[in-house]
Amino acid sequence: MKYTIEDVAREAGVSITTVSRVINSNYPVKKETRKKVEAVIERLGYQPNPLASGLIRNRTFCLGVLVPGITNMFFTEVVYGIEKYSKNLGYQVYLNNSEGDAEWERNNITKLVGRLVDGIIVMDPQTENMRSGFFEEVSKKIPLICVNGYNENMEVNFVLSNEEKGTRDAFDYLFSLRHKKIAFVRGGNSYSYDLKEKIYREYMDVAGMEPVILNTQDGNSTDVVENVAQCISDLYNKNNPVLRDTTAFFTCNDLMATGVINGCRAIGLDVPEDVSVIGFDNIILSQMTRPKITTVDQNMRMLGEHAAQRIIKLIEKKETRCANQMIDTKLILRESCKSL
Amino acid sequence: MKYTIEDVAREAGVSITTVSRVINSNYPVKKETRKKVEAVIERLGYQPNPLASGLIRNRTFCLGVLVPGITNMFFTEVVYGIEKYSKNLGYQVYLNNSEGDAEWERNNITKLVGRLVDGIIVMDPQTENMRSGFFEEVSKKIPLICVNGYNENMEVNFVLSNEEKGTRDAFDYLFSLRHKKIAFVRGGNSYSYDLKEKIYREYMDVAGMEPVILNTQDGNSTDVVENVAQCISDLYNKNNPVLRDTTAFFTCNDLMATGVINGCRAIGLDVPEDVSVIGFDNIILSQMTRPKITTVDQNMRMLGEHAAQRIIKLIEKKETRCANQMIDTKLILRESCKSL
DNA sequence: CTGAAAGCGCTTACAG
DNA sequence: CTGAAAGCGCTTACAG
Repeated sequence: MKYTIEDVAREAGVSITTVSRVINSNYPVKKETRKKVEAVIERLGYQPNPLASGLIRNRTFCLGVLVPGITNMFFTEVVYGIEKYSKNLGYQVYLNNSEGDAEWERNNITKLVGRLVDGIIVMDPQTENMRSGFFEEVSKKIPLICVNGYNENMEVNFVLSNEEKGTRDAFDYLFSLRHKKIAFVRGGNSYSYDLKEKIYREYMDVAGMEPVILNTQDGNSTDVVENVAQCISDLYNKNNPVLRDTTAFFTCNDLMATGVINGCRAIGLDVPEDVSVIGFDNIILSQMTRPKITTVDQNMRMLGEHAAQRIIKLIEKKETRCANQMIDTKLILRESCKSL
Repeated sequence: MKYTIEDVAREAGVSITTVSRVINSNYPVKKETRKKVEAVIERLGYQPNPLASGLIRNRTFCLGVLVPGITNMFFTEVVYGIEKYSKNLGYQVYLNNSEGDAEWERNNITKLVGRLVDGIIVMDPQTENMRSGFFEEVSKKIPLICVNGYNENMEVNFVLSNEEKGTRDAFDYLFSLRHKKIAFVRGGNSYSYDLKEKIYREYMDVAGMEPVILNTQDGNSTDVVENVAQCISDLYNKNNPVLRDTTAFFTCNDLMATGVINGCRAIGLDVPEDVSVIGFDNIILSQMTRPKITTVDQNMRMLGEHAAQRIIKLIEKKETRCANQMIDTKLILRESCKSL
């Protein structure tokens, strides 16, 4: 910027110390003096240099946000919540995309720390980095929050949506529609896939059914839609006996649900007439497919807002206690499931 | 961060000047000295404080990016391209969301300038701010690029996709399918809507048809899907004579196309059997609807990459010449259009 | 309530 | 090839 604090001080006939006090209102300043200084600031359009103040205060009013895939609507919605909340409190966000790669995730975070952001929010942290203690290491230097990737042994702050309850709601619903032969569709390494699978196995166990699990590796990119569709139609075409009995699919996210619907369509199966599909997340896409997808709403924006609120608390109150926060999920009934 | 340049200098037994030279390799340093210093940097895990160097150099290696709606897949894809390109060159991005509000857009940009980002990319700039000369003002202080919002009288850098050609391709295609009674669906204030409407009117003129224009204000949010659907079914239900003749819709983006499809479906019209729909953008959604949407690909990622490349050139070469850059569009044939 | 001075962690002429 | 010193624009004890 053009003007410095010195210009303002000169114009106002005071010391730079006083100007600083007017700007930050952290010390008493006589009313008239304040007025005078404020007038000059206004007239000059002076903006304090954040680098200079940041250098001294060790404060940048910046938040680092990491997502594993920016084109995925799920994360976009969460980021929306984060941005909305933090903007009002004067924070700006650095958005970084790890593309679901553990090394990139580490690199990005290290850079963010180097840039002296005030805090970091990591969405869907890579399991590898959780296990290695990387996040705990970072947490010692700087406030950090993991969103949707819980590990109870970690000394890290978590903000989570209640995926367990959401998953149970989904299975209870499928069972209430008399479905028992349910296939499970998941992606690669992630806490939330593992959690859902655990619950699925539990339900299958109780029902005395054999689990049928499809694992598509790349779960966070929109490519997954195509992959799952392909996989489904391949399996049916091969006359896979297990799948042929399947009356319903539980998918770990709505992208996968869309894939299942497309795959079924490709081989002439109608959803929900021939087979039911239930998704997870409630991204905007789930309302636009045909049929519209019955799914579990993760309340992404609220998830983002909570994460932002939390990290700012950590930053400002120096609240260092590690704790978890849980956001409720909600079953959304639409068109992709039907009673047997 | 823990260590400073002084720690490194002490450990290595050299001056901080030398350490600085090793880090920036902008002056000759004896090989052995360099090795020694590098070893210490490595051992300490030293990272230079970017605030301190930024303060002196007036350089932050940060890019500000403004979008009118982060949940819109179109912008997400462009941001992906920007991020991908700029990350490799050592720049990080500040993402800001103006929510399509002109005042927010100005506020955000002012803040970004105050934060001393090295350059700013504004996507779909608000017409109001283009007219008022705001962008030209900012351009004098800092490199700035407007993506998809051209105004030939402005002394500003533009990166654009060739929406004109894309629009003509779409209409040519519809005409080749014998459609003439085409309705046009657009959003509020935006250069690209205006451009497309102009071309639409031209085609209608040549064909001797009366233009039929639906204007849904909020064109950049996913809400537009619902709004357009509602609008369509309302119009048909009111037996609007003009719309009843319509055999095809040209929509300014894929969200609107989805809205038209949903609206038609609600009133029992089949796409493409009863009516054809052509979209614009080729967002991921257009492949997931049923029918899949025939649309004009804007090559969003490339758009983003070009914008990033351009802004970095402006920053690094101090290339101040104002110029426009055009990205090709491409007609994507899918399922939502049918010959009469 | 106000100011002079030290200092945040770096870079860059200047001198050798 | 290397170092001492000034300075980037601010904040914060310290002194009054």
